[in-house]
This record gives sequence, structure tokens and C-alpha cells, in this order.
Amino acid sequence: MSILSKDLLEMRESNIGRLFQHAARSYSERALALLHERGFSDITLFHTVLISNLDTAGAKISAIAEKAGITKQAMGQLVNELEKKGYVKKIKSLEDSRAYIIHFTERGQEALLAAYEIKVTIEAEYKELLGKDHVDHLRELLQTLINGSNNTSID
Amino acid sequence: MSILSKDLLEMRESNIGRLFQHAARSYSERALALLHERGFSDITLFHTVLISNLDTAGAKISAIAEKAGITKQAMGQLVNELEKKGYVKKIKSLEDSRAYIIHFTERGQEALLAAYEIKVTIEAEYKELLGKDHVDHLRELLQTLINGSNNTSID
DNA sequence: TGATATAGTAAAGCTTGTTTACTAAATTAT
DNA sequence: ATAATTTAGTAAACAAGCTTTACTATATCA
Repeated sequence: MSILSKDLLEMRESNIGRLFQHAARSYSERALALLHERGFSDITLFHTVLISNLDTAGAKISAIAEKAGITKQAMGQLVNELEKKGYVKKIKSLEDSRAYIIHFTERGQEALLAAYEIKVTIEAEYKELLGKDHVDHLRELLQTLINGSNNTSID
Repeated sequence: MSILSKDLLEMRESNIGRLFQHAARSYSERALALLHERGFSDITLFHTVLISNLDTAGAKISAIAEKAGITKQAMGQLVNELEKKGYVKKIKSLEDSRAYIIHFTERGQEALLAAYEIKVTIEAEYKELLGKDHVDHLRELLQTLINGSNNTSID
């Protein structure tokens, strides 16, 4: 008990893993709140996985799934939901009749643009808190960390 | 399509929210792998929520739940699982006969100590990648960010 | 001594996936 | 050309990690 309580206090006070988690959560909650404010209230955190991974208009489901680090089935479900909500369309590939190409609808493109603007907004907020140089530095440090470790991950 | 593809490329290339997520995932995967290596292979990521939130030996379920940002029920379930695995014990409170106090068993304390050592190990790895000063700076920046935003969160 | 708040449990349901197993089309080998 | 294999996607069942709703038992306050 005496040893533990000391260690644990030290443990909590500076657990960098927890800081990462909090930062990630803070970011995504803010981003989603802003997205809802702009009228895209039917999008959940779940859906943003697709949005942030579909970087080339017209990719196949399996390609996006791989990029996002989830199974084809999960991505298929996600695409179906977003299609129901009117954000994307599945169009049969001309080159491969097994495959579908995912296209954004006009509303999907609006959402995408909003997402981009929100990203800019949040980064501006960060710059106000930390200063531009520090934000850039933060990004670099994180990038280095991710490239350096994490060799066994799916993503 | 022309506008979008450009924006999207820019979006992906430096999305700080995604960097947070990757960093968090990288950290927790590494931590869990090391914990398993040390013989605590029955612990999942899920269980570490309790472990990292139970900083005062002898807290009530509801108190830990609140600290961890989850419901009492979820924490109750978690505690039961960890009790089954032999890491903690629920002991009736003498002061409040509705309440249980969570105590670590000997094995639980071993796990806790291992968790602390793993934290130190991972941070040492980070220091090797980035340098000590940069790790300290990273921590500061994250802390500032979390304190500055995130006023609506549960946690 | 009621009224209300708090500690914890129970059961059902939700989200975000995975695993296993399948169909249909494409590719490669023979 | 046809058989074998790979690939794209779907379907169904299940699991983790929760939440919501509803409850019991105890404690506290008026």
C-alpha cells in the first residue's frame, strides 16, 4: 500500500498514453460538435472514419477498408449507412464487375468541405492556445513517434 | 472533384486529430503487449481502464467510475471481471453498508507495479526517439491542449 | 418518519466492430 | 477452354465495451 500509492500517484500524474487518449477524444468530440452545428447532425464519429479515409474520390470498398484498418465487412456496412443518409453512392465498376466504386454525392462533398474547414478551425484554436510554432512542433513529434514505433499495427 | 481531391490530400497529410489517435493506439498496444509478455496475459485493454484510474487503494466503485468517465454499471462489470481473474477484491465498506471498497490483491499489486514499469519503459523508448527535452515538451503541449479545450467532456 | 439521495445490481439494447462462411466475378495455370 | 485459385463484396452470428432504464438496499435530510 505504501509503495503502491506513491507509484500510482506518479503514474497518473504524467501518463503520456493517457494524454494521447484525452487529446484524441477532445479533438474528435470538438470536430463532431462543429459538424453537427453546421447541419450534418446525422453523422457520428463512426462515419468520420470513412470520410477521413476516402481521400481519392472513387475508391473501392476493400481499398478504403484496408486504408482505414478495418475489415471489408465493416467498411461495407459503413458505406451502406452513409449511402442511406445520402452522402455517398456505390457505383458498379466498369473495369471489375465484382467491385463498387464509392462516389460522394453533392451532400457528401458539402460534408467533406465542412470537415476540412472544421479541421482548419480546430487547428486555429490550437494555435491560439499554443502558438503556431508549437503546434507544428507537436505535429512533428507525434509523427516521429508514430513512425518510430507502431510497426506491428494494422494501420 | 478537382477542389475536393486537393483539399482532401491536404486534409490527410496533417490531420492532427488522426495523429493523436494513432499515438494513443500505438501507446496502448505497446503497453498491452509488454504487460502480456510479463505474464499478465488475461488483461485486456478494457481492464487497464480500471488499473489506470484506481489511484487510491480502497476507492468505491462509483468513485472510480466517475473518475474513469464511465457509468457505475460498466465499472461494476469491470471490477467483477478483474475480481474473477484475481486482481482485485470487493470488500464491504464498514462506514457505508451499501458500498464496496476495491482492494488490489497481491497479484493485482504485481500487475500494477508491472504497469508502472512498462510506462517507464515506453517513455524511455520515446526519449530515445525524440530526446528527453522533446518528450517533456510534448507532454506539456498535450496537457495545455487538454486543459484549454475539452470543457464539455465527461472526464 | 417519510422523502429523497446514493451505492450498487440487473437486464436489455446499442455501437462498432470481428469471425466464419458464402456468392460472383476475375485471373492464372494447364 | 476449363479447372483452380484469388479477389470483391455480402450475410449472419457473435463479441467487446459500453449505455439506458429500472430496480433494491441503505443512508440522510426535513
